[in-house]
Amino acid sequence: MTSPLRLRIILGEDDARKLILPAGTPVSIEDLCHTVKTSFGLQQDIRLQYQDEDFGNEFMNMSDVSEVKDKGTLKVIFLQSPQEENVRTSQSQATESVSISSADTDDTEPISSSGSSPSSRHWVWPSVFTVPQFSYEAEFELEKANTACANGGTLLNPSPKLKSQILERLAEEIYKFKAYPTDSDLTDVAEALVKKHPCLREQGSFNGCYGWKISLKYKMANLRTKLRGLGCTEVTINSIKNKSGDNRQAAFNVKKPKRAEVNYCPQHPKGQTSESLEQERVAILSELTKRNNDSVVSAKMEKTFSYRRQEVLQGQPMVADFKSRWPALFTAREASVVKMHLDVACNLCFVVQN
DNA sequence: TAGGATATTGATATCCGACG
DNA sequence: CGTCGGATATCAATATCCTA
Repeated sequence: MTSPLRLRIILGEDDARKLILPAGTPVSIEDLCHTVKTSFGLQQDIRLQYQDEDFGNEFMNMSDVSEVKDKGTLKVIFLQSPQEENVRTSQSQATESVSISSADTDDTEPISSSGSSPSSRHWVWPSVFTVPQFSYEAEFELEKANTACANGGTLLNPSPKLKSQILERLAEEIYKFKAYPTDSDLTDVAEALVKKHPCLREQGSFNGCYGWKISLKYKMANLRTKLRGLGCTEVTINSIKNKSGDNRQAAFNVKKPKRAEVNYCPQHPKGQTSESLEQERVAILSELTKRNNDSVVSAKMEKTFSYRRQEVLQGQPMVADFKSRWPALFTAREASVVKMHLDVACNLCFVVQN
């Protein structure tokens, strides 16, 4: 009765993943959606489509769990636009759900699970890390070694080139979720790697992949260094040069997103710089004096979101200063926006308390 | 709350392949 | 042959987390 269900889940173009439901058919569609979301770390709400035999296996909206078949394929449809998703700090932190009318959608990044924009994150760390496809060359070599491994039990000692390719691709995948993965995150990845490619298992390592974890750690640290050099805000915020006065120590107060926090430290919108956004901030001050001008103010507030975030993360401003710089944030109409800046508020409270 | 384990950045060492 | 650059690895100094 409860034989496990094996499903193919299509998350996007060129991105299909395997999902195993040990308990068999889920109790409800909601239950299944929830499982899919947590398994693959999807932050957005989704619905599912199944392949209907009556219509040449076209994808149709699911209406009943009986449509889920072992070895069936389900397609994930994301419900919210990425713009709306961007604006929320996180679902777990927001105490009330806040609906935002998205202003201009000019620079909306298409949400595709395979090619996400480097400036924003839509995913939380998945409960099961999916090892990505490597280059054709690397996959070929691994497949050959996996076969040899299955037959004779011989492990592969990867060439520096292969190892580098593997680390590079894994780091890219990890970075989609986190710039600062924890030790256990990296253990997840290393374990997933040697599970998918048994030839990469390490002899003499207590869990068979300790070395991979260490290498991934180095890789991520070096990746951050590289991105820091390129001016990626999320990591430059933690560079020594950006630390003030007495805090000039590497490991002091490393800023990273809180649990499940999305869009923690976004890059500025395309074509915008700190200088141009500072001008926008000044413009907001004068726009505020006009009547019936809410939509203009809201649009400019949304546009300057990244700038405000950096101000808070970098400077820990005094609440009075911040309020005088961004009065629109404290008006009744923008009260909901304050919720979206929840950790802004937390930081400010912290400053006030001290 | 003390202290050991582990994490951070940034500088640097080591290795290796590409290139002239 | 030398040297340049990229990738991986190591180090120092320090902060923070975890456990007892």
